[in-house]
Amino acid sequence: MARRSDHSSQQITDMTVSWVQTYLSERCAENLSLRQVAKAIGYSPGTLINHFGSYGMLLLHVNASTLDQLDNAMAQGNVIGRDPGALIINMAKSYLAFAEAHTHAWRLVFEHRLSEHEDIPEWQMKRIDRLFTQLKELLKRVNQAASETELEQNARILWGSVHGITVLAVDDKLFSPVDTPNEQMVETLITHYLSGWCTGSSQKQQGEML
Amino acid sequence: MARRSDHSSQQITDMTVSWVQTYLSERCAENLSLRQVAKAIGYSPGTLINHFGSYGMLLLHVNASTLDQLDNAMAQGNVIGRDPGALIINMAKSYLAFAEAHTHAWRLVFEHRLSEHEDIPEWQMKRIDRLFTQLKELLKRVNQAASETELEQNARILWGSVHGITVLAVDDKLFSPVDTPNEQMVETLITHYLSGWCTGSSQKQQGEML
DNA sequence: AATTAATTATGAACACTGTTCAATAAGTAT
DNA sequence: ATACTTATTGAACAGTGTTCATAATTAATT
Repeated sequence: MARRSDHSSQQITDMTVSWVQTYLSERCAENLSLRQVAKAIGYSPGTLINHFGSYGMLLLHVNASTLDQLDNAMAQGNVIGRDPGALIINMAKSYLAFAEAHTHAWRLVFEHRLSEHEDIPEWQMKRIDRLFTQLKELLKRVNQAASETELEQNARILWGSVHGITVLAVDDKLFSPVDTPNEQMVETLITHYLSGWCTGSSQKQQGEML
Repeated sequence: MARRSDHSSQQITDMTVSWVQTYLSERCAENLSLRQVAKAIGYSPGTLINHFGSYGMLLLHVNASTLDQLDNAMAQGNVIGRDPGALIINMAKSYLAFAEAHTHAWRLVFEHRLSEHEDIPEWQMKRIDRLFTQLKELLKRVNQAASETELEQNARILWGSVHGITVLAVDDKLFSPVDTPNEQMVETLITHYLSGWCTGSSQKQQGEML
Protein backbone atom coordinates (compact mmCIF):
# COMPACT_ATOMS: atom_id res chain seq x y z
CA MET A 1 0.00 0.00 0.00
CA ALA A 2 1.10 3.61 -0.30
CA ARG A 3 0.03 7.21 -0.19
CA ARG A 4 -3.53 7.64 1.02
CA SER A 5 -4.32 11.20 1.99
CA ASP A 6 -7.35 10.15 3.99
CA HIS A 7 -6.19 12.69 6.52
CA SER A 8 -4.18 15.87 6.47
CA SER A 9 -1.00 16.26 8.44
CA GLN A 10 -2.85 18.16 11.14
CA GLN A 11 -5.56 15.55 11.33
CA ILE A 12 -3.05 12.78 11.90
CA THR A 13 -1.44 14.78 14.67
CA ASP A 14 -4.82 15.45 16.26
CA MET A 15 -6.03 11.87 15.97
CA THR A 16 -2.82 10.62 17.51
CA VAL A 17 -2.71 13.06 20.39
CA SER A 18 -6.35 12.69 21.28
CA TRP A 19 -6.24 8.91 21.15
CA VAL A 20 -3.18 8.80 23.38
CA GLN A 21 -4.85 11.26 25.69
CA THR A 22 -7.86 9.02 26.18
CA TYR A 23 -5.56 6.06 26.58
CA LEU A 24 -3.73 7.88 29.36
CA SER A 25 -7.00 8.55 31.12
CA GLU A 26 -7.03 4.89 32.06
CA ARG A 27 -3.64 3.30 31.56
CA CYS A 28 -0.17 4.61 32.17
CA ALA A 29 2.30 5.62 29.50
CA GLU A 30 4.76 2.84 30.23
CA ASN A 31 2.35 0.26 28.85
CA LEU A 32 1.82 2.26 25.72
CA SER A 33 3.84 1.82 22.54
CA LEU A 34 4.24 3.38 19.15
CA ARG A 35 2.87 0.26 17.53
CA GLN A 36 -0.28 0.37 19.62
CA VAL A 37 -0.88 3.98 18.71
CA ALA A 38 -0.30 3.19 15.06
CA LYS A 39 -2.76 0.34 15.11
CA ALA A 40 -5.32 2.41 16.96
CA ILE A 41 -5.38 5.26 14.48
CA GLY A 42 -5.05 2.99 11.49
CA TYR A 43 -1.61 3.91 10.27
CA SER A 44 1.70 2.11 10.26
CA PRO A 45 4.45 2.72 12.81
CA GLY A 46 6.69 4.10 10.09
CA THR A 47 4.12 6.71 9.16
CA LEU A 48 4.01 8.00 12.69
CA ILE A 49 7.78 8.20 12.80
CA ASN A 50 7.79 10.14 9.55
CA HIS A 51 5.28 12.45 11.09
CA PHE A 52 6.68 13.10 14.52
CA GLY A 53 10.32 12.27 14.00
CA SER A 54 10.37 9.70 16.77
CA TYR A 55 8.13 8.12 19.36
CA GLY A 56 9.63 10.49 21.88
CA MET A 57 8.59 13.46 19.81
CA LEU A 58 5.10 12.03 19.51
CA LEU A 59 4.85 11.91 23.27
CA LEU A 60 6.11 15.47 23.43
CA HIS A 61 3.11 16.55 21.40
CA VAL A 62 0.89 14.73 23.84
CA ASN A 63 2.61 16.60 26.63
CA ALA A 64 1.97 19.88 24.89
CA SER A 65 -1.74 19.15 24.80
CA THR A 66 -1.65 18.15 28.45
CA LEU A 67 0.01 21.43 29.37
CA ASP A 68 -2.67 23.28 27.40
CA GLN A 69 -5.35 21.49 29.36
CA LEU A 70 -3.55 22.28 32.59
CA ASP A 71 -3.24 25.91 31.66
CA ASN A 72 -6.90 25.97 30.88
CA ALA A 73 -7.87 24.33 34.14
CA MET A 74 -5.81 26.80 36.11
CA ALA A 75 -7.26 29.80 34.34
CA GLN A 76 -10.68 28.85 35.72
CA GLY A 77 -9.99 29.68 39.36
CA ASN A 78 -7.95 32.76 38.55
CA VAL A 79 -10.52 35.52 38.77
CA ILE A 80 -9.25 39.06 38.99
CA GLY A 81 -9.93 41.18 42.05
CA ARG A 82 -9.69 38.88 45.02
CA ASP A 83 -6.71 38.92 47.28
CA PRO A 84 -3.54 37.59 45.66
CA GLY A 85 -2.73 35.09 48.40
CA ALA A 86 -6.05 33.35 47.94
CA LEU A 87 -5.55 33.36 44.18
CA ILE A 88 -2.17 31.72 44.48
CA ILE A 89 -3.72 29.07 46.69
CA ASN A 90 -6.38 28.58 44.05
CA MET A 91 -3.78 28.17 41.38
CA ALA A 92 -1.92 25.62 43.41
CA LYS A 93 -5.06 23.68 44.20
CA SER A 94 -5.99 23.61 40.54
CA TYR A 95 -2.52 22.34 39.78
CA LEU A 96 -2.86 19.57 42.30
CA ALA A 97 -6.41 18.72 41.28
CA PHE A 98 -5.43 18.50 37.65
CA ALA A 99 -2.51 16.23 38.41
CA GLU A 100 -4.71 13.95 40.46
CA ALA A 101 -7.40 13.86 37.79
CA HIS A 102 -4.98 13.23 34.92
CA THR A 103 -2.35 11.22 36.71
CA HIS A 104 -0.83 9.42 33.77
CA ALA A 105 -0.81 12.32 31.36
CA TRP A 106 0.61 14.59 34.02
CA ARG A 107 3.34 12.20 35.01
CA LEU A 108 4.35 11.84 31.39
CA VAL A 109 4.94 15.59 31.18
CA PHE A 110 7.58 15.47 33.87
CA GLU A 111 9.07 12.06 33.40
CA HIS A 112 9.48 12.04 29.66
CA ARG A 113 12.92 13.06 28.51
CA LEU A 114 14.13 13.17 24.95
CA SER A 115 17.28 11.36 23.95
CA GLU A 116 20.64 13.09 23.91
CA HIS A 117 20.56 14.88 20.60
CA GLU A 118 17.01 16.15 20.50
CA ASP A 119 16.44 19.10 22.83
CA ILE A 120 13.20 20.57 24.12
CA PRO A 121 11.47 22.67 21.45
CA GLU A 122 10.65 26.24 22.45
CA TRP A 123 6.91 25.77 21.91
CA GLN A 124 7.19 23.58 24.99
CA MET A 125 9.18 26.10 27.00
CA LYS A 126 6.59 28.76 26.26
CA ARG A 127 3.87 26.70 27.82
CA ILE A 128 5.83 26.28 31.03
CA ASP A 129 6.64 29.95 31.08
CA ARG A 130 2.98 30.94 31.13
CA LEU A 131 2.72 29.49 34.61
CA PHE A 132 5.53 31.59 35.94
CA THR A 133 4.26 34.81 34.46
CA GLN A 134 0.90 34.38 36.15
CA LEU A 135 2.49 33.47 39.44
CA LYS A 136 4.93 36.35 39.33
CA GLU A 137 2.14 38.84 38.78
CA LEU A 138 0.29 37.57 41.80
CA LEU A 139 3.42 37.63 43.90
CA LYS A 140 4.00 41.22 42.92
CA ARG A 141 0.62 42.05 44.36
CA VAL A 142 1.43 40.23 47.56
CA ASN A 143 4.67 42.08 48.08
CA GLN A 144 4.75 45.18 45.95
CA ALA A 145 8.16 46.23 47.10
CA ALA A 146 9.82 43.05 45.91
CA SER A 147 12.37 43.36 43.15
CA GLU A 148 12.04 41.56 39.83
CA THR A 149 14.83 39.23 40.87
CA GLU A 150 13.08 38.42 44.10
CA LEU A 151 9.80 37.76 42.35
CA GLU A 152 11.51 35.49 39.86
CA GLN A 153 13.16 33.56 42.64
CA ASN A 154 10.07 33.23 44.79
CA ALA A 155 7.88 32.18 41.90
CA ARG A 156 10.27 29.32 41.26
CA ILE A 157 10.52 28.33 44.88
CA LEU A 158 6.77 28.36 45.27
CA TRP A 159 6.06 26.47 42.07
CA GLY A 160 8.75 23.95 42.87
CA SER A 161 7.28 23.37 46.29
CA VAL A 162 3.73 22.89 45.08
CA HIS A 163 5.08 20.67 42.34
CA GLY A 164 6.89 18.54 44.89
CA ILE A 165 3.84 17.96 47.01
CA THR A 166 1.90 17.19 43.86
CA VAL A 167 4.43 14.63 42.60
CA LEU A 168 4.39 12.81 45.88
CA ALA A 169 0.62 13.01 46.17
CA VAL A 170 0.11 11.58 42.71
CA ASP A 171 2.48 8.71 43.49
CA ASP A 172 0.87 8.09 46.86
CA LYS A 173 4.25 8.56 48.43
CA LEU A 174 2.96 11.11 50.87
CA PHE A 175 1.49 8.37 53.05
CA SER A 176 0.68 10.14 56.23
CA PRO A 177 -0.58 8.19 59.23
CA VAL A 178 -2.64 11.29 59.92
CA ASP A 179 -4.27 11.69 56.57
CA THR A 180 -4.55 15.34 55.81
CA PRO A 181 -6.18 16.12 52.49
CA ASN A 182 -3.51 17.08 49.98
CA GLU A 183 -5.38 20.24 49.14
CA GLN A 184 -4.90 21.47 52.65
CA MET A 185 -1.19 20.78 52.52
CA VAL A 186 -0.58 23.13 49.62
CA GLU A 187 -2.76 25.70 51.35
CA THR A 188 -0.74 25.49 54.54
CA LEU A 189 2.45 25.61 52.54
CA ILE A 190 1.51 28.76 50.73
CA THR A 191 0.06 30.67 53.66
CA HIS A 192 3.07 29.92 55.81
CA TYR A 193 5.53 30.69 53.07
CA LEU A 194 3.92 33.95 52.04
CA SER A 195 3.56 35.14 55.59
CA GLY A 196 7.19 34.25 56.22
CA TRP A 197 8.24 36.04 53.07
CA CYS A 198 6.43 39.29 53.88
CA THR A 199 7.43 39.52 57.52
CA GLY A 200 10.81 37.98 56.79
CA SER A 201 14.16 39.23 58.02
CA SER A 202 15.81 40.84 55.01
CA GLN A 203 12.56 41.75 53.33
CA LYS A 204 10.84 44.92 52.20
CA GLN A 205 7.39 46.07 53.20
CA GLN A 206 4.29 44.04 52.51
CA GLY A 207 1.67 44.40 49.78
CA GLU A 208 -2.10 44.28 49.83
CA MET A 209 -3.48 42.08 52.55
CA LEU A 210 -1.81 39.43 54.65
CA MET B 1 25.75 -25.06 31.22
CA ALA B 2 24.29 -25.28 34.70
CA ARG B 3 24.86 -24.75 38.37
CA ARG B 4 28.08 -22.96 39.14
CA SER B 5 28.18 -21.62 42.66
CA ASP B 6 30.98 -19.25 41.83
CA HIS B 7 29.10 -16.77 43.93
CA SER B 8 26.67 -16.88 46.79
CA SER B 9 23.21 -15.44 46.57
CA GLN B 10 24.33 -12.34 48.44
CA GLN B 11 27.34 -11.89 46.24
CA ILE B 12 25.23 -11.91 43.10
CA THR B 13 22.95 -9.29 44.60
CA ASP B 14 25.92 -7.16 45.59
CA MET B 15 27.69 -7.50 42.26
CA THR B 16 24.51 -6.56 40.44
CA VAL B 17 23.62 -3.59 42.57
CA SER B 18 27.10 -2.16 42.62
CA TRP B 19 27.59 -2.56 38.89
CA VAL B 20 24.28 -0.85 38.15
CA GLN B 21 25.23 1.86 40.61
CA THR B 22 28.44 2.65 38.77
CA TYR B 23 26.58 2.47 35.49
CA LEU B 24 24.11 5.05 36.77
CA SER B 25 26.94 7.35 37.72
CA GLU B 26 27.40 8.04 34.03
CA ARG B 27 24.39 6.90 32.03
CA CYS B 28 20.72 7.04 32.78
CA ALA B 29 18.52 4.10 33.68
CA GLU B 30 16.45 4.23 30.53
CA ASN B 31 19.39 3.09 28.45
CA LEU B 32 20.06 0.21 30.78
CA SER B 33 18.62 -3.26 30.36
CA LEU B 34 18.48 -6.56 32.15
CA ARG B 35 20.53 -8.14 29.41
CA GLN B 36 23.29 -5.59 29.78
CA VAL B 37 23.45 -6.14 33.51
CA ALA B 38 23.52 -9.88 32.98
CA LYS B 39 26.37 -9.66 30.51
CA ALA B 40 28.29 -7.29 32.75
CA ILE B 41 28.27 -9.54 35.79
CA GLY B 42 28.73 -12.70 33.76
CA TYR B 43 25.40 -14.37 34.31
CA SER B 44 22.43 -15.02 32.06
CA PRO B 45 19.29 -12.86 32.05
CA GLY B 46 17.29 -15.80 33.34
CA THR B 47 19.54 -16.15 36.36
CA LEU B 48 18.92 -12.55 37.34
CA ILE B 49 15.21 -13.02 36.97
CA ASN B 50 15.34 -16.09 39.19
CA HIS B 51 17.24 -14.02 41.68
CA PHE B 52 15.28 -10.82 41.82
CA GLY B 53 11.92 -11.95 40.52
CA SER B 54 11.87 -9.42 37.74
CA TYR B 55 13.92 -6.64 36.26
CA GLY B 56 11.72 -4.21 38.15
CA MET B 57 12.59 -5.88 41.42
CA LEU B 58 16.26 -5.74 40.53
CA LEU B 59 15.98 -2.00 40.10
CA LEU B 60 14.19 -1.80 43.42
CA HIS B 61 17.24 -3.26 45.10
CA VAL B 62 19.35 -0.63 43.40
CA ASN B 63 16.97 2.00 44.74
CA ALA B 64 17.35 0.59 48.21
CA SER B 65 21.08 1.04 48.03
CA THR B 66 20.64 4.55 46.70
CA LEU B 67 18.38 5.42 49.61
CA ASP B 68 20.98 4.04 51.98
CA GLN B 69 23.61 6.26 50.44
CA LEU B 70 21.26 9.21 50.66
CA ASP B 71 20.54 8.50 54.27
CA ASN B 72 24.23 8.32 54.93
CA ALA B 73 24.96 11.57 53.13
CA MET B 74 22.29 13.36 55.10
CA ALA B 75 23.50 12.04 58.41
CA GLN B 76 26.80 13.88 57.82
CA GLY B 77 25.46 17.40 58.21
CA ASN B 78 23.12 16.51 61.01
CA VAL B 79 25.17 17.31 64.08
CA ILE B 80 23.35 17.58 67.36
CA GLY B 81 23.26 20.84 69.26
CA ARG B 82 22.98 23.56 66.70
CA ASP B 83 19.70 25.33 66.14
CA PRO B 84 17.05 23.16 64.53
CA GLY B 85 16.25 25.57 61.70
CA ALA B 86 19.84 25.49 60.48
CA LEU B 87 19.88 21.73 60.78
CA ILE B 88 16.76 21.40 58.66
CA ILE B 89 18.37 23.63 56.06
CA ASN B 90 21.44 21.41 56.20
CA MET B 91 19.31 18.33 55.67
CA ALA B 92 17.62 19.88 52.70
CA LYS B 93 20.89 20.99 51.17
CA SER B 94 22.31 17.53 51.57
CA TYR B 95 19.23 16.15 49.91
CA LEU B 96 19.63 18.50 46.97
CA ALA B 97 23.37 17.98 46.74
CA PHE B 98 22.97 14.22 46.72
CA ALA B 99 20.36 14.37 43.99
CA GLU B 100 22.58 16.58 41.86
CA ALA B 101 25.59 14.35 42.41
CA HIS B 102 23.72 11.10 41.72
CA THR B 103 21.21 12.32 39.20
CA HIS B 104 20.41 9.05 37.48
CA ALA B 105 20.29 6.89 40.55
CA TRP B 106 18.18 9.44 42.36
CA ARG B 107 15.73 9.82 39.51
CA LEU B 108 15.32 6.07 39.37
CA VAL B 109 14.21 6.04 42.98
CA PHE B 110 11.26 8.27 42.25
CA GLU B 111 10.38 7.33 38.72
CA HIS B 112 10.52 3.58 39.00
CA ARG B 113 7.17 2.01 39.58
CA LEU B 114 6.47 -1.68 39.84
CA SER B 115 3.80 -3.26 37.72
CA GLU B 116 0.25 -3.70 38.92
CA HIS B 117 0.50 -6.80 41.02
CA GLU B 118 3.80 -6.28 42.80
CA ASP B 119 3.57 -3.69 45.54
CA ILE B 120 6.34 -1.81 47.34
CA PRO B 121 8.05 -4.04 49.92
CA GLU B 122 8.16 -2.67 53.43
CA TRP B 123 11.96 -2.66 53.60
CA GLN B 124 11.61 0.16 51.10
CA MET B 125 8.98 2.03 53.09
CA LYS B 126 11.20 1.89 56.16
CA ARG B 127 13.98 3.71 54.38
CA ILE B 128 11.67 6.53 53.40
CA ASP B 129 10.29 6.71 56.90
CA ARG B 130 13.71 7.39 58.39
CA LEU B 131 13.71 10.76 56.68
CA PHE B 132 10.44 11.79 58.23
CA THR B 133 11.42 10.76 61.68
CA GLN B 134 14.53 12.90 61.59
CA LEU B 135 12.66 15.83 60.17
CA LYS B 136 9.85 15.56 62.66
CA GLU B 137 12.27 15.62 65.57
CA LEU B 138 13.86 18.78 64.30
CA LEU B 139 10.49 20.38 63.73
CA LYS B 140 9.51 19.58 67.25
CA ARG B 141 12.50 21.56 68.44
CA VAL B 142 11.53 24.47 66.24
CA ASN B 143 8.01 24.63 67.56
CA GLN B 144 7.75 22.72 70.80
CA ALA B 145 4.10 23.42 71.25
CA ALA B 146 3.13 21.77 67.99
CA SER B 147 0.95 18.69 68.18
CA GLU B 148 2.02 15.33 66.76
CA THR B 149 -0.50 15.78 63.95
CA GLU B 150 0.89 19.16 63.13
CA LEU B 151 4.46 17.87 63.10
CA GLU B 152 3.47 15.02 60.86
CA GLN B 153 1.78 17.37 58.46
CA ASN B 154 4.55 19.94 58.39
CA ALA B 155 7.26 17.34 57.92
CA ARG B 156 5.44 16.14 54.82
CA ILE B 157 4.85 19.59 53.48
CA LEU B 158 8.46 20.54 54.00
CA TRP B 159 9.90 17.38 52.54
CA GLY B 160 7.53 17.57 49.60
CA SER B 161 8.58 21.13 48.92
CA VAL B 162 12.29 20.45 49.06
CA HIS B 163 11.70 17.38 46.93
CA GLY B 164 9.89 19.46 44.34
CA ILE B 165 12.67 21.98 43.99
CA THR B 166 15.13 19.12 43.81
CA VAL B 167 13.22 17.32 41.06
CA LEU B 168 13.07 20.41 38.96
CA ALA B 169 16.69 21.31 39.65
CA VAL B 170 17.90 17.88 38.64
CA ASP B 171 15.90 18.07 35.42
CA ASP B 172 17.09 21.61 34.71
CA LYS B 173 13.48 22.65 34.55
CA LEU B 174 14.01 25.46 37.01
CA PHE B 175 15.54 27.62 34.30
CA SER B 176 15.61 31.01 35.85
CA PRO B 177 16.73 34.04 33.84
CA VAL B 178 18.15 35.25 37.12
CA ASP B 179 20.15 32.22 38.07
CA THR B 180 20.00 31.78 41.77
CA PRO B 181 21.97 28.81 43.07
CA ASN B 182 19.57 25.99 43.90
CA GLU B 183 21.03 25.67 47.35
CA GLN B 184 19.89 29.14 48.18
CA MET B 185 16.39 28.39 46.97
CA VAL B 186 15.84 25.61 49.48
CA GLU B 187 17.32 27.81 52.17
CA THR B 188 14.93 30.65 51.38
CA LEU B 189 12.08 28.19 51.23
CA ILE B 190 12.77 26.77 54.63
CA THR B 191 13.48 30.02 56.45
CA HIS B 192 10.34 31.62 55.10
CA TYR B 193 8.21 28.59 55.76
CA LEU B 194 9.42 28.06 59.29
CA SER B 195 9.10 31.70 60.18
CA GLY B 196 5.61 31.71 58.73
CA TRP B 197 4.74 28.57 60.65
CA CYS B 198 5.87 29.86 64.03
CA THR B 199 4.36 33.31 63.79
CA GLY B 200 1.37 32.00 61.85
CA SER B 201 -2.29 32.78 62.53
CA SER B 202 -3.70 29.63 64.13
CA GLN B 203 -0.41 28.58 65.64
CA LYS B 204 0.97 27.89 69.07
CA GLN B 205 4.01 29.47 70.64
CA GLN B 206 7.44 29.16 69.13
CA GLY B 207 10.35 26.93 70.10
CA GLU B 208 14.06 27.56 70.47
CA MET B 209 15.32 30.32 68.19
CA LEU B 210 13.75 31.92 65.16
C1' DA C 1 -4.01 13.87 -22.04
C1' DA C 2 0.28 11.70 -21.28
C1' DT C 3 4.52 11.80 -18.92
C1' DT C 4 7.49 12.95 -15.43
C1' DA C 5 8.62 14.37 -10.80
C1' DA C 6 7.73 14.74 -5.95
C1' DT C 7 5.60 13.04 -2.05
C1' DT C 8 3.89 9.66 1.39
C1' DA C 9 2.56 5.31 3.40
C1' DT C 10 4.07 0.81 3.84
C1' DG C 11 5.68 -3.96 5.14
C1' DA C 12 9.57 -6.41 5.89
C1' DA C 13 13.87 -6.52 8.28
C1' DC C 14 16.97 -5.24 12.19
C1' DA C 15 18.64 -5.20 16.59
C1' DC C 16 16.97 -4.88 20.68
C1' DT C 17 13.79 -5.67 25.02
C1' DG C 18 11.86 -8.70 29.51
C1' DT C 19 10.18 -13.15 30.49
C1' DT C 20 9.24 -18.25 30.32
C1' DC C 21 10.69 -22.90 30.49
C1' DA C 22 12.52 -27.58 29.41
C1' DA C 23 17.05 -29.37 29.59
C1' DT C 24 21.12 -30.01 32.24
C1' DA C 25 24.89 -29.93 35.29
C1' DA C 26 26.44 -29.41 39.97
C1' DG C 27 25.89 -29.90 44.82
C1' DT C 28 23.62 -32.52 48.78
C1' DA C 29 21.48 -36.34 51.12
C1' DT C 30 20.42 -41.02 51.29
C1' DA D 1 26.64 -45.34 44.10
C1' DT D 2 22.13 -43.64 43.85
C1' DA D 3 18.46 -40.44 44.25
C1' DC D 4 16.99 -35.89 45.03
C1' DT D 5 17.19 -31.01 45.03
C1' DT D 6 18.71 -26.73 43.34
C1' DA D 7 20.91 -23.34 40.34
C1' DT D 8 22.00 -21.93 35.65
C1' DT D 9 21.26 -21.90 31.10
C1' DG D 10 20.18 -21.26 25.97
C1' DA D 11 16.63 -21.16 23.00
C1' DA D 12 12.14 -19.49 22.02
C1' DC D 13 8.41 -15.95 22.43
C1' DA D 14 6.07 -11.90 21.90
C1' DG D 15 7.00 -7.49 22.11
C1' DT D 16 9.69 -2.85 21.37
C1' DG D 17 11.48 1.66 18.25
C1' DT D 18 13.63 2.60 14.01
C1' DT D 19 15.28 2.20 9.11
C1' DC D 20 14.58 1.82 4.31
C1' DA D 21 13.60 0.12 -0.42
C1' DT D 22 9.29 -0.44 -2.64
C1' DA D 23 5.12 1.05 -4.36
C1' DA D 24 1.21 3.99 -4.98
C1' DT D 25 -0.88 8.35 -5.17
C1' DT D 26 -0.91 13.16 -6.00
C1' DA D 27 1.07 17.32 -8.31
C1' DA D 28 3.61 19.48 -11.97
C1' DT D 29 5.24 19.61 -16.53
C1' DT D 30 5.30 18.77 -21.15
